[in-house]
Parts: sequence; C-alpha cells; structure tokens
Amino acid sequence: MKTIGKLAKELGLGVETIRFYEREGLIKQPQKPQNGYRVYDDSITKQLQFICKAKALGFTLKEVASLMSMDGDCAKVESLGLQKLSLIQSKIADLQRLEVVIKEMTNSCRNNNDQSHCPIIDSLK
Amino acid sequence: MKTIGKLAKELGLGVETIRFYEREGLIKQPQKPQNGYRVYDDSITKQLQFICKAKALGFTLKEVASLMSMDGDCAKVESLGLQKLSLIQSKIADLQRLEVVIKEMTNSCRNNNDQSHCPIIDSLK
DNA sequence: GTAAACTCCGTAGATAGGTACGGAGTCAAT
DNA sequence: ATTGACTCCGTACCTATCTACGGAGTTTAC
Repeated sequence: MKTIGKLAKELGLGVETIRFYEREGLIKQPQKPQNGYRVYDDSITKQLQFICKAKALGFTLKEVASLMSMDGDCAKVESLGLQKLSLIQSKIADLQRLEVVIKEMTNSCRNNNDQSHCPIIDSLK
Repeated sequence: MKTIGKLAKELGLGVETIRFYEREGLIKQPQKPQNGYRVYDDSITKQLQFICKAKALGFTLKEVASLMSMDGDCAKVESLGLQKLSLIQSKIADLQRLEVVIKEMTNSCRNNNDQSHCPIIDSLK
C-alpha cells in the first residue's frame, strides 16, 4: 500500500499525471481512508505499466482505454493492432519520401558554389 | 491584386490561416486601402507556397520563419536541413522498431487459439 | 512541537497549428 | 436598393497530453 507520490516515483511518472489518468478514466480512483489520501495496492502498478507500454507503442490514451476495456477479446485487440500497424507503416513511408527530398536538397547545398543563392531556398520557391 | 478570400481559395488555405500566418510573422500585412481590406499581389503567392512546401517537409512554422529570414545563407539553411534530416531518420528508426513489435504481437494474436487470453494484452501486462 | 514534505481539489497554462464566432462594416450583383 | 457574400478585429475554442498553481489540510522527521 502506497500513496500517490511513492507510486509516481516508482513508475517515473508525475503525481499529476496519475491524477490525470484517473480523470480520463484510465484507472479507477482507489479507496481513500479517513485522511482523504489515495492509497494504492500493487495491482495499480501493472495497470500503469500497461498504459506506459501501450503509449510507447504509439497508442493514444483513448486507445489504451479501449485496449483495457476489451480485456480478453483477441480479435478486437488484433484489429486495433493492425490498424496501428498500417498507420505506422504509412508514417514510415511518408518519412522515407521526405528523407530522400531533404537529402537531395542538402546535397545540392553542399555542392553549391554560388553564394548568392541557396538551392534549398530556390527549390522551395 | 486580390483580397484574402481569393488568395485563400487559390492556395487551398483558409482565410483564418493566412491571418494566422500574418500574426505569427511569417508574412507581412499588406497595404490596406480605404476600405481596410487586405490586398495582395502575386509575390505573396510564392511566399505562401514556400511556407506550405516547407511545412510539408516537416519544418515547423518557426523553422519556416527561420528559413525565410536566412534567405541567402546556404550554410545555415543546409545545417537546418541536416538537422531535420537526422530527426526524420531517427523517427523512421523508432517507427521501424515499433513496426516489428506490433507485427509480432498481431501475429501471435492470429495464431492464438486460447480465447480466454489475448497475447497482445498479456504481453503488455 | 514545529517545519518540511506530502496530499487534496479545481482550474489554468503550455505546445502547435490552426478553426470558429460575433458583430460590424463593405462590396457586388440584380 | 436590397440581399448575399466578403472582410475586419479580437478572442475563444479545438486536440492531446500533460504540467503548474494556489490554498488548505495531513503526515513525518527531527
């Protein structure tokens, strides 16, 4: 059993962040004894770690809530995962196209001897 | 010479967006004749297209302003470009790592016969 | 026993890049 | 001359994810 500060420290989160997740419905407000302080047991740690991991995978908080609520339904979870996967893949493709363009631009910059014009600026014009 | 609405339509931007760019210092407020309406000549079109293209390359509005102000300085522009390039490359790498993880997860989901557990949920726990 | 550290709550602010609104004035077409 | 479309300005609102603040009560350490 620990108070919010200990929990936050343990997980590397801010106290405000945990209260925020509570407000957003990701976690439940725990029992509060006479003094009004939140008191957490160990199960909350798993839940918050779940949230952090899913977030790191690029799920939004809403999606995380969704994941948590579809607890056993593998098909639904898989479908959300596949959706996320295709989003990630198209983001990768976009960025790779960008990478090529910017590479070309900076290359032409490096080969530029005309100090009165920058090929990057010119190509954007 | 055109008013803001025509200009916006021509570029596929919102009127408010142009006013917003003006407030942010990306473009200058043009002369306004007796009626108080903004009147633009063709040079503004180039400037706004520059902004749109640079934005599409992943530059923030602040960076776009920066690019526009370093007008001829090729070395500076190149350095901003290289910086952006390495940001893009590390984003790509991050996403590719993510892609692998999510692929593995959805695969294990597809091969799952145990309806009481979802491997994705389990792996996040 | 007192001072520091912790907690409570609700609300405001930050970030980026817009988007929307309201009320008033102006312009263009019929 | 009237109607509808356009413009003005300032400000508020939007998404997402926190982060900070203020004032009051509580717990802990010395």
